[in-house]
Amino acid sequence: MTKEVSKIADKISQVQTTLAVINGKWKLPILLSMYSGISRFRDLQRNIPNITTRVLSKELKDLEASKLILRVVHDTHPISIEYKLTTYSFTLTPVVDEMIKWGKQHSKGNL
Amino acid sequence: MTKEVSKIADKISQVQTTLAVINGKWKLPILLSMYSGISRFRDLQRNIPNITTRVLSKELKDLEASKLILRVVHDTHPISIEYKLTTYSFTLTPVVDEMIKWGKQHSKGNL
DNA sequence: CCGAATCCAATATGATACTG
DNA sequence: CAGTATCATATTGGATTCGG
Repeated sequence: MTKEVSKIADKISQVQTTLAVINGKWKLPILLSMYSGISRFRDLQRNIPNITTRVLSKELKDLEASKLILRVVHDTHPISIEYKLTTYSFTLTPVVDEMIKWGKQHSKGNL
Repeated sequence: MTKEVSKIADKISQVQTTLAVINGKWKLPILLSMYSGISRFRDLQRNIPNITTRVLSKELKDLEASKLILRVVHDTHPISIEYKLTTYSFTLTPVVDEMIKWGKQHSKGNL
């Protein structure tokens, strides 16, 4: 066998890498809203229950720093700003989908 | 079409359910260590880089409250304590596996 | 409308020491 | 070995206000 399972330490490091990117309550909900086509600040805020402007603002910056979204300024009157998903952001969909599945099962009277 | 995609609000709620269970830097690393067969406090602490006793203790309690692990007291001399995975905990492996995959790709010079 | 700025509370994480 | 206690810092989340 040349192919072997990853060492546990590697796996831990890899999940922690992922956790560091999708960290917190809000980044995945924001990405989900954006996957559904929403691209503007106020629309995101209306779409995501209980998120405040401060948190949304900070999280959008984090997502931009992680190269998952792009902030595009349109020179209209007044200026409008669009948040766009990068192609890279779509590599996260398998993770998100599994989390949706699990959340659905979990809330469905298990335990 | 009777079959339709989940509404976005449902998806958000479901990921948030999942996030609430696996939240923080440590719960998945702990589960990973336990998946690999480690079951005792000191062994977990040695196996998970940089975790402190305080954090490990708290996280184990959280995991127990979430029914992902069980705390078993063996009446030996001295008393030994074993943390066991529940069958329920294994429903999380698809999520964890996707996160490992993504973390591996992400750290591998993407962007 | 799109946020930034400010202030504050709550939680998470960390370092260290100590107990049974 | 298996934690608890204490203290400190960092990060997150929330409320409100303000400016372009």
